[in-house]
Amino acid sequence: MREGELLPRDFYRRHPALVARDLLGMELLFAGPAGLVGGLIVETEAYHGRLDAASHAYRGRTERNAVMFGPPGHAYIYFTYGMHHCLNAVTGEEDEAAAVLIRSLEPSRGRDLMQLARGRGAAADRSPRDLTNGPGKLCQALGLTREQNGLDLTAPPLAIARASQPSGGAAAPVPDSTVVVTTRIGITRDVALPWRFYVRGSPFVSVRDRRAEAL
DNA sequence: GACCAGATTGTCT
DNA sequence: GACAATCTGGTCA
Repeated sequence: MREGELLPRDFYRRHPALVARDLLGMELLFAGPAGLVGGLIVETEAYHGRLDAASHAYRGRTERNAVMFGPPGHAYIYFTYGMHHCLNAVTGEEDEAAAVLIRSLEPSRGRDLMQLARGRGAAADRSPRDLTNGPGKLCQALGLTREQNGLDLTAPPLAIARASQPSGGAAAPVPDSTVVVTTRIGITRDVALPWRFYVRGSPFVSVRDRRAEAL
């Protein structure tokens, strides 16, 4: 993890929709107990704190969502549906309680470790795209739990960096023409807001929206 | 491919 | 007591 490439705190100190869009193509890295794992971010969703009925922070601060009310650039990891964890990056100004849910990754580091973490079960032949194409799946693959809740994303062991090309240089940002903007998934309030972003054509996206892609 | 039911427990009302 | 920013495995086409 080369620290010079890590995204600075000011990157996160913006509207969650802007951060969500700009996180596409960035590399999420976690130096866990088993080794370094990570992937390129290909799908995100923005949640705008107290202004957004779909946000965990809509009804104010609780023990669970406390990290959202802290400074930007930290990881908010919560447990849901009795079995899944989800990873967010806190954005905006402190106390704004905005966040970006990381929904899908394209595995880039430690594929074997992620394969192990995801387990086999009936899917002994689990394809690479099944490893991290969903918020619960990517947390399981990376080994993220509430233990990592609150970690600073601008420094190891859990961080987001500008992706580098295999040759070593910085990868080009994802152009607007390659970004699909659509509505969020799995929520029941404020469902119409166009705050989900994903990389057009990526097989690692959890759910495609053909109608939005046609626009 | 689309759709559906069931799993399972922390959190909040 | 209800619900949840989900996933899996099943059915049917």
